[in-house]
Amino acid sequence: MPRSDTSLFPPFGVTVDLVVLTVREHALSALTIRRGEPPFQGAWALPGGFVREGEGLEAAAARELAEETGLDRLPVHLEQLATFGDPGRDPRMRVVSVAYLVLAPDLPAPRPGGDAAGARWSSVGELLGDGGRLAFDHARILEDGVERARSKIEYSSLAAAFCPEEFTVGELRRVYESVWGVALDPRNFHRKVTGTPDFLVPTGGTTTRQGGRPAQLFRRGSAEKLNPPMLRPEA
Amino acid sequence: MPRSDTSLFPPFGVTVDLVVLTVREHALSALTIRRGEPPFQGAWALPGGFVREGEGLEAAAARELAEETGLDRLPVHLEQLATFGDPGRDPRMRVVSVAYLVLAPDLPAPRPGGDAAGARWSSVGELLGDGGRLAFDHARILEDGVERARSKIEYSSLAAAFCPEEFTVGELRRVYESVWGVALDPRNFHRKVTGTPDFLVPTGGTTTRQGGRPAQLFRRGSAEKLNPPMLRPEA
DNA sequence: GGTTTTATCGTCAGCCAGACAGCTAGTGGC
DNA sequence: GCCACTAGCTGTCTGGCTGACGATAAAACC
Repeated sequence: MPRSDTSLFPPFGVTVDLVVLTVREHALSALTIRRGEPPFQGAWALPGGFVREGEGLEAAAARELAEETGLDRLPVHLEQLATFGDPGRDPRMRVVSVAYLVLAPDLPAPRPGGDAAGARWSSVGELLGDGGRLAFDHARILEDGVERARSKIEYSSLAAAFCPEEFTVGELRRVYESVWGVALDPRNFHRKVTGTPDFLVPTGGTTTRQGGRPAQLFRRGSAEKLNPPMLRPEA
Repeated sequence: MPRSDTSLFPPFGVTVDLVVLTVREHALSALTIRRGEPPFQGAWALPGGFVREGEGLEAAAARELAEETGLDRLPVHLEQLATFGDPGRDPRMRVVSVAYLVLAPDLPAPRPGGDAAGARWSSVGELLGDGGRLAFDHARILEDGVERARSKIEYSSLAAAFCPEEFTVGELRRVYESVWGVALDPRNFHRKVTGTPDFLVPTGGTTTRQGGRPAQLFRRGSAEKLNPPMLRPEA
C-alpha cells in the first residue's frame, strides 16, 4: 500500500463548520443558519462550507465567518476545534469537516449570506435540548465546542473574548455564570480577577450601564493563561 | 455558492498521521518510520496513511497503528489531536491530515509494516532539535502532540497510559518527570496520587524492580479527571 | 555490617478559595 | 429630600492543599 500512489485513494470533500458562541441575555448562544437547499432543507445548521482549492483551513473558516455574519476585522477568537469524518455523515458524498470554534462578544443580528435562508442566535440549551434538531452531526459538533469553551475559560483569559472591548468585572462574571450555568460569589470573583497580574487593565473610566454603583472599566490584559485557574464549582 | 452542489469543489486526499508517544529510558519518545518512497524518501516521518473509502477517521488511525507497530488490542490511549491542511504541505496533491495522539507503555521494538523502510523510537528532544528533520510538516504535528500530552497529564489520569498494567508510585512519578522534564518531590507526589480518590487501586503485590525498598503495585483506578490537578513546576 | 537506593510517613508554613460581614455610590419611587 | 434597591468594592476568617524537608523502612550491593 505505497503511500506515494495517490491515485488509489478516494477523493474527499473537505468543509469547515463553525461553532460561533456568544453570550446574549444571560445565555450561552450559538449562531445557526437555516438551510436553503437539500439535504436537510429548512433545517437549522451550523454555518460552514467547502474549502476552496489552494485555501488554508483557517482561512476558509475566517472567510465563512465573514460571509455568514459580516464579522470582519472584529476582534473575535478563532481556533480549530476537531474534525468529523464519519462515513455517511453527509448523504451526498464522503465529506470530512474541520470544525472551528469562534468566541465573539454580543453582536448585532446576523445578516444571512451565501446559501443560507436565515440566520439567528439560539441558546445552546434549546439547540441541544429536545426541541432543536440540527442538521448533519452538528449537534455533536456544537456539544464539543461548548465543552471546549467551558473548560478553556477555566485556565485562560478567553472569557474576555465574549465581552466588548471595555467591560466591568461584573460583566465578566456574568459571562462565566452564563457559560457555566452556575452562580459565582461576586466578591471572591472580584478578588480573583483583579489579583491575577496582567489579566485586566483598568481604563480609568466607569459605567453604570448595569445599574447600581458605578463600576470600573477594564480592557483585556496581556496575560493569556490563568494560573492558578478559575475553579468551576462542581455543582 | 450553494453548498449542495458538490461537483464544484476540489477533491482532497485525507490522511491520518500518528503521534505515538511512550517513555523509554527516562525520555519522552515518539515512534517514527523511515520513508521508503518519495517524496521525502529516506527521511523519518510520523506513521500514517490515507483514509480508505467507507472508513472512519479513528478507525483509520487504529488500523495504521496496528499496521506499523503490531499494537493490537493493547490498552493504549488514542485521541484526535488536530488537523493540518495547508496548501502545499504535501508536494503531490492537496492533502488534509487528521493527526491522532497515541499514548502507550514502553513497548518492544516496533516492526516496520506497510511501506516503511524502518521504524524506531527516538526521544522527542532529538526529533525536534537541530538534528532531526522530519518529513512534511510532521515536526509541527509532533510538537502539538507533545504539548497536548504535557498539559493533559496535569488534569487527567492519562499518565498511567504510559505505564504497564501494574506499576508503582515511583514509576508513575518518573513518567511525569520524563514528560515534563523536571524533577518532582517523591514524598509530595506520593501524597498527591495516593490521596486522590479512585486514581490508584492497590493490587496487593509489591515489586523491587526499581531497586530499593519494595514498592506497592497499583492499577489504574476509575477516576479520569484529577481535581485538583497535578501542578507542573514553572521552572 | 555499612552503604546505597528507593519507598513511605510526618510536620510545618504559606497560599488560596469559599463563606460571609460591611461599606460605597449610583438609580428610581414617593 | 428620604428611602429602598441594586451593584461594586474591601476585608476577615477558616480549611484545604502545596512545597520544603526531616525521619524511618526495607530491600540490594560491597
